[in-house]
Order: sequence, then structure tokens, then C-alpha cells
Amino acid sequence: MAAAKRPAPSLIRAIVRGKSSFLLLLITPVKDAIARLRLAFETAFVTAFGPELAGTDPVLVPASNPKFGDYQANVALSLAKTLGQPPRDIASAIVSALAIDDLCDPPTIAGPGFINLTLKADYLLDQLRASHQSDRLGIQTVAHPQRIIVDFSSPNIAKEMHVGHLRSTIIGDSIARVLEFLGHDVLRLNHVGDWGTQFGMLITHLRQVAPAALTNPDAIDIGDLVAFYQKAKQRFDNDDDFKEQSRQEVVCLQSGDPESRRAWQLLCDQSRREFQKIYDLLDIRLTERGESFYNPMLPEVVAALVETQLLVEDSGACCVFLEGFVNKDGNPLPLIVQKSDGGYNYATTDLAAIRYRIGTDQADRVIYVTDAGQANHFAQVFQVARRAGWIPDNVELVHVPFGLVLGEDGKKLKTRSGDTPKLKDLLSEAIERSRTDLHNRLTTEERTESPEFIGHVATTVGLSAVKYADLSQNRISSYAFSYDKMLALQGNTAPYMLYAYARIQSIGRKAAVNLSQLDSTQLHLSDDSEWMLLKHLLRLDEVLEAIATELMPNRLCEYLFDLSKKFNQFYDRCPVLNAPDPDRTSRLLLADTTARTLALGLNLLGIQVLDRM
RNA sequence: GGGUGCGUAGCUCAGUGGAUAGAGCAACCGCCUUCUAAGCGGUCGGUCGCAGGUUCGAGUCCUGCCGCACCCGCCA
Repeated sequence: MAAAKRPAPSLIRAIVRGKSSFLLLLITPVKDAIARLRLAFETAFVTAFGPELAGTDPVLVPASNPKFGDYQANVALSLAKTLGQPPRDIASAIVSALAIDDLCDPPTIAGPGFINLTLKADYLLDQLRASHQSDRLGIQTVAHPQRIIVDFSSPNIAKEMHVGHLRSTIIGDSIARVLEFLGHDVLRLNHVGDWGTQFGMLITHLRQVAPAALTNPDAIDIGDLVAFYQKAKQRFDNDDDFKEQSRQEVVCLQSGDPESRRAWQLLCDQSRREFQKIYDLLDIRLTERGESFYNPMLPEVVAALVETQLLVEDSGACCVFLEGFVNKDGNPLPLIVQKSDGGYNYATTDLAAIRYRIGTDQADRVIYVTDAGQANHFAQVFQVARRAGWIPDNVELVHVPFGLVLGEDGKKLKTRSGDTPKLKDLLSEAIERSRTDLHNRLTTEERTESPEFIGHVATTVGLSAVKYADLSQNRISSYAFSYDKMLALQGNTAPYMLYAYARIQSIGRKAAVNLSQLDSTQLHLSDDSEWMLLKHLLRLDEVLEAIATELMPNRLCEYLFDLSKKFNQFYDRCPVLNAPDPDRTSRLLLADTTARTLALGLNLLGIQVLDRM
């Protein structure tokens, strides 16, 4: 695979500093260091071994250990066989041909043939200046923005949001934030469950026991609605007459019967208001486009499948038989797109959504953030869409699966039983526990704070803790929900990171200078911890780029945790305010850049920072 | 039975085909006249589920097996 496919960024940008002074700087974010190293290596390959090696991947990766430098190129090892030479000889030939004096100290060859690269101090300091002066910390937007749909959260109307919606909501939000920050055109869609069988049963039941709820917007509240839903579900499972009536009701609704539609509209509005409270609390922005939106398009989906000759009728249902999926008897499994009673199901809706998102929304990439249990479903739906020819080559559909939120006992929280914790209760408890912690601390530290301060800190810490605990896990695996762990003040938690930020803000307040206008012309770093911190700061763009590709927010958490640790090490070893210049200014600049990096990173996780806590 | 995913330190988990596998928690030992000790340094802790294979090199890729979780025809 050819390396260095990335487009060369524009290198020159004017920076306005203060009111009168202009500086013209070469801005080369550190990711350009890798890009430039790649180019240099490619040139060196050709110089050293001839044109047939053009386009060889230099296998450049961050050094596995700081003592080896900043980056290492492992290419010599992989070339040993094709070139028929010892790797160390190859490495030495590459190094002789390598023109990177402006970027790196002289490369060294180590072990079996690793080429170790250490970025020049001046280069790093230039990068720090550039980051500090940039309101985006030197992170450029992508050269070719994509239209990206992130489909997440997706609660069901007439049910309360529960813990099962937590992960989709905050993982989806974080992914959307990262992609937006990188300059993509992101459409955040809430594919709410506002259609289908469940509505038939609910409306049928309400018509019989609480008809007012179907005509009066405020007749019942959401909690009652949930109880009604549970009762309706129970009747549906046990009463054949009721089941039949419910199915009829679905048909009425889907065919546009005015009375059914009005009832449905009322139920949706009521749920919507409840959802919005939680989204406001969590600072989540979403565009609602529920399953019902696709209702008019469902017959087209079936018709289009007929045209492609993929559609097969089986026991009265319209199916597409799948490749690679078999039932217990070893026969191909069908994806049912129209039930024997003429109704459509969620596979049909998802196919319609794919067609609409590609055809009308012009999406380049569609990201589905749902639990891992739906992996089969998406694999099947994607397969049918692909075989039907609905997915152009340049469009990517991707399921972003995540594991379950378990109780502290390690058992799954059931989604369909009544005792599933409600999301709003869970968030409230996190906030309350955070408030209690804060009170205890204020008491022991003999501090007095206003009720506003306490309320704001408790809410921010509580919600951040919940979000961070979730996002910091590898999303594939399930995790046990523990208030004690997520609110812990030490370890890889939101409070630890918020504290690191607050410490820096405290320095900033006492420094009594405008941090955005520090004079960066005389930077001087002396301690190892300063260099470690600086190098880590400059890695942010690599991390964001990886997240945009792999859609793993835990990478960002890991980066921020490392950053906090490196800052605390720096803080421990390097006095800032009492240091003589140029150390003082250099350290203030490092601290300020760290604070802004933390704030940005946490913001991309959906977490707000606190100046004091 | 078929499919998907996961098995890494006592516990919870990171880990991008590269050098001696890393954090946090817990335990133990140190460090506050100095910018928020919610911090920092150190000690202890591993047959990366098992067995093969590919590779110069495997926790990572492939195959088989064991264990756990989830999914499997008209719910979403």
C-alpha cells in the first residue's frame, strides 16, 4: 500500500497577535511531521534502492518507548527479504539518503533494524507556538469534508429513556462532535421508534381504558404512559382478540386514518417533551426523524426489490433470502420486508432509510450507533441494500456496536421489564452523589461556596462522570455501571481530569496575565516533564484522526488521561509562577495549551470543564 | 445447531504486526512552610484462555478447541 496519500496542507497562514503586531508563521501541525517523514522516506527509498521501491510504506509509528525517540520506522525489517540484505544494512542505507535535518535530530539505528527518529527541539517549540496561537490548537479541518449521518440515541415513543439508551446517546454524540470539529458536514439523526406494532397495542388499550389520553395533550404524563404500555403489552401477549384489534389499529394508523393519526401525534408529542429534557440535561443536539418518516417510502422499497428480482414470497411474506445466514436446518435465512398481513417491519424501514439517506441526503457515510445485539440485523440489511445496488462504491454504511451496561452484579439490565432503571433517575443519582461528595469536601476543607456554585459543580461532575465512565471503555465490551467508580476522584475518571483543568485555571488566575497574549518568542524548556507534556500535546491531531476513522471515543479518553497525568507530573516538578523568565512564560504557555487541549478534548466527549471545583 | 463478539496483573480494563505487554483500583513505602495532596514518586503483581499455523517478528492476523455473553421468520 502506498504511503503518504494525504494531501499537502497549506503551510502559510498569517496570525494576528494582539492589536498591532503581525507574525507570519509557518504552521505545520505535528501530523505534518509524519506526512513529511513519509515523503522523506519515500524519496530516500528511491535514492538508496532505485525507483522500484517508490511508494513503499515506511511503517512509521510512534516510538514504543520514549527512550527510542518520537517515531520509529520499521521498514528496514520488512524490506530485508525482498532486497536480500540484512535489515541493519538497509536501515543504514535509508538513513544516509534521508533528508530530514530540518525536522529531526540525526536518526539512529537500533536493535534488528529499527530507525529511531527524534523531533528537533526547535521544531517542537514552533509547533507549540502555532498550537497556542490557534483557536483550534493547530488542528486543521479535513481537505475533503464528507456528508456524514450519525444515527444515534433512538428511544421509543411511549417509553421512557432508560439506561439502554445511555450508550447510544453519548457515544453517538461524541462521534458526531469529533467529526464536526474536523470539518465534516454531520447530520445527527434521532431514528425514534414511533411506528409499528407497539403503537397499535397502546392506542387500542388507551381507547378502552383512558380515551382522554388520545384527545387531550395533558391527560396523562409519561410515567403513566409507560404503565399503560406495559399493560397493553401484557394484554397483547395473552389476549388474541386484543392482539387482532391492535394489528388492525396499526393498519389504520399506517394507512393514515385521521383519528389514529391524531392519537399517535399526541403520544409522540408527549414523549418528545420528555426526551428533550434529558437531551437538554446532557447537552445533546439531535434532529428527530423517526421510523414514521419513512412510512410513505415502504411500498417503494418492496417494489424496488421486486425489480432487482431479489424478492421472494415465502408463507405469504415478502422476503429476501440472505447469503451467509442460515437457520437451524441449514437453509438460507430470509430478511422479511413485508409481513404476511401486509404490514412492514423494521428491516423495511431501515432499507427505506438507507435509500433516503443516500439518495436524498447525499450521505457519504452513514454511522449507526446501536447495541452489539443488532449486528446481525445491520449486516443483513446492509447486505440486501448492497445486493440491490443501492449503495454506491463511495458510500460507507457502518454499524458502530457497543456492549451492554450491566448492573454492579454483572447481570444484564433487561430492556423490556418494568424494573429497568430510568435514565433520568440514573443521572439524578449521579448528580446527587456528586453533590454529597462536594459538600463533604467543602466541610473538610472549610470552604464556603454559593448554592449556584455547588449546584453547577455537582451537576457538571455528576453528568461528566457518567459520560466519561461510558466513553472511556472500549465500546465493544459490556461494562458494569458503578457510581463509586465513575465518581472516584482518582484514576481514569472525569473528576480527575476536571481537577487537572481546574488546577491550571487556578494558576492562570494567579498569574495575572492574558494567557492568550503570552510572548512566545523566547520559549525555553528544561525539565523532561515539560518535553513529555509538549510532545503529548502535539499528538492530539493523530488521535482525532484515528477516532474519525475507527469511531472509538475511548481513544480520546485515553489521550486525555495521559495528558492529565503528564500535566500533573509537570505541575509536581516545575513551579510556574515562581520561576524566572523565560521559564515562567514558557510554563504558562504550556499550561495554557494543556488547559485548552483538555477543554477541547472533553468538549468533544460532551463534557464541560470547570474553572473551579 | 448457525452467527457475532469477548477471554490480558488479585479486581476493572487499555493495547495501531514490532524492541523488556501497560494504566487505574486494591495493598505496602515515601513526599504538603511552596501555583488546589482530588496530586506526585516508588514497591508488589503476567504460561496475554488452550493448541497449532502465517511472518524476520504475533496479545494483535489465520485455523481448531474450551469458557462466557448476545443474536437467530413475519417485535424493534
